[in-house]
Amino acid sequence: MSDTTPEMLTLHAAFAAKIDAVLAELEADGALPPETPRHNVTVEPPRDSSHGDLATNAAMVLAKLAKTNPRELAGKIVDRLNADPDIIEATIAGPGFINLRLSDEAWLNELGAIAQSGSDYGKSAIGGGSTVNVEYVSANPTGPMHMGHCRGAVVGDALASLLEFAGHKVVREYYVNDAGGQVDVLARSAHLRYREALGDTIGDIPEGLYPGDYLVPVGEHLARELGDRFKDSDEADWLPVFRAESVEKMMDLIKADLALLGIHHDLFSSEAALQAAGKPEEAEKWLRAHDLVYDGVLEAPKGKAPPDDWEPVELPLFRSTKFGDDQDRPIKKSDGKWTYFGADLAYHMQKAETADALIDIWGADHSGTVKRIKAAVSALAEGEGKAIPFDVKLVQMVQLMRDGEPLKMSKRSGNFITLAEMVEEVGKDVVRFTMLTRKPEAQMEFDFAKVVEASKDNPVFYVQYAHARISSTMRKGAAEGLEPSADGIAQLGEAELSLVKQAAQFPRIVEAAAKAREPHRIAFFLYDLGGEFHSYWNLGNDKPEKRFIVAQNQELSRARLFLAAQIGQVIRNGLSILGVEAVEEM
RNA sequence: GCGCCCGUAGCUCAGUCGGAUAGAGCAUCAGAUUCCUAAUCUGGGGGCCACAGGUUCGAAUCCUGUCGGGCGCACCA
Repeated sequence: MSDTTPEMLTLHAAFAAKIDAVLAELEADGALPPETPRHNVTVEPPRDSSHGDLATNAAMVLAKLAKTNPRELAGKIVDRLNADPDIIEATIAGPGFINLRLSDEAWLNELGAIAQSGSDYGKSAIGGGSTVNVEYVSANPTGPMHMGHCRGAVVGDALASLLEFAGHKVVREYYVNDAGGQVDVLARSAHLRYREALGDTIGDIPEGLYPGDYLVPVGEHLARELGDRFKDSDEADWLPVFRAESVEKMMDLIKADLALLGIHHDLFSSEAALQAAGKPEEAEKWLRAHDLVYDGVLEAPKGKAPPDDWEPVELPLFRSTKFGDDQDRPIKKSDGKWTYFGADLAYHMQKAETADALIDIWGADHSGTVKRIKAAVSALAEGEGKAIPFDVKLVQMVQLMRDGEPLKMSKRSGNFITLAEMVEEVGKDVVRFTMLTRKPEAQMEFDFAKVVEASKDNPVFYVQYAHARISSTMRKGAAEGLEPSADGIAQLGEAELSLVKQAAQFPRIVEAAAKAREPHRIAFFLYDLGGEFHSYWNLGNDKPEKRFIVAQNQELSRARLFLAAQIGQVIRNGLSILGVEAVEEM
């Protein structure tokens, strides 16, 4: 490859550009109409590698526009591609696929690109510097994180990193629901613990309050801070103080839990502060002016018996039925306070003010509320002259297992597993990687016994072990005075080449994953790359001449070490997106 | 009853904007191996992509319907 410009294109980008250039030539010749749309044209490795290194469907997609049949158009494209020295062969196959076989040199040069870019290899500019706000976790500040929060936390965090890697600015945001009724419950529970700390006997925790031990230190803290002046006073006196104090303590707890998973948000937004600033009123005013909020009576729930205390009341309702929802949704409660939804739509407007796109990561148990919030946001955003892309990604439930048996969890019985316990038992990397080796919209099982197995059945172990093997090889090379070098790279053969080809997919995978907003694709890529590496490594079991360091040939050893170093780099880059450590040894 | 998600090998799961003969690991079967390049290796068998229609050069992928599983369904959050 003759490409030695500083802004080195990755291999796939370079060849996609070559094909694009050919299409431009055909436009100039009149074989294609001017400004032929290219969005359907793909350039990707064929499923079957015997077909070649890259394949494009350009001829099939564009044949109609060219007023010809796919194979004939393919012929014109192939003729031009065959003139390129980096393309050994361009052939037409099947209905009109164009298969390209690239020179070994073109592939091997990608190793140089990896070395040159280092930890930047695979980064993309498709984000164009636009700001994406990713809101994830947003667990209620009423207790420690438990397992149910885990998947959304990991997926949201990896997605944020992925988008950064793909050229977006990212804001990682946590919405603190510190304004609702459950915070009163928290405050009352904390008050009980406060009295306990001051020597009162509290007995069993009354029904409806939080029984967890985690409130004991909060009560002790409050007793130290406040003395006994709220011990016997009216609830109205102490409630605001206890709310604020206990929410703060719960957020400390939650942040510590998240840190165990390597998760750190940029921004914590308070619902109470939002309301104090009058944001929901602003939103309501605009919605009423556009007849999207009206005072009406809620319908009784359909399809099941209404609750005992059901009674029709008039409330301000958002016209979400206009957007496909089952019924209109209240933005205020009968006590005059904002509903969660009423505050949430104002909150999304607030986020939209500083971002170009919004993403929410929610648990599947909130699926019923997606329509109303999407409707409200698009109505409000357009009203303010700023339509904003808004995605709600639902993360499905995780079924916890131990040795193939489902673990029953219920808050009522107190039998639930906290995030901290889980991380302590299996480790951060295992939790993160396992949560990411499944597409988020499918339910998954998490078996405590299986995920810690140190064997090839376990994807986390498999990928980390590949990196550890590379590290140990590099150490061994260094001990023998062998520095990695690209000089002898031409000596690398078929087996090494297929490893390079796998690693060279990374930039493509990053872009595809970022566009689809699916971080799990990175995890699967790493698993495949690790597999490719291990099978290459295994060649050395029987054939010492296939090992990275071969006594007889220093130049080959140095070239193979160069290869190993670049594979290690790609694994590190991928793992960094997932927030999983690339270990040096195991 | 309604809404959202899922259904791919015996099991757990991938499957690129619709692309060529649908993949991986486990399990199974047949070989190899006791080796610090250690926490196995090589190869084989195994599929009505839940089912039925539709869209088109082409469908696991898109549309409609049916069945099965999960989640949710008054002012909670």
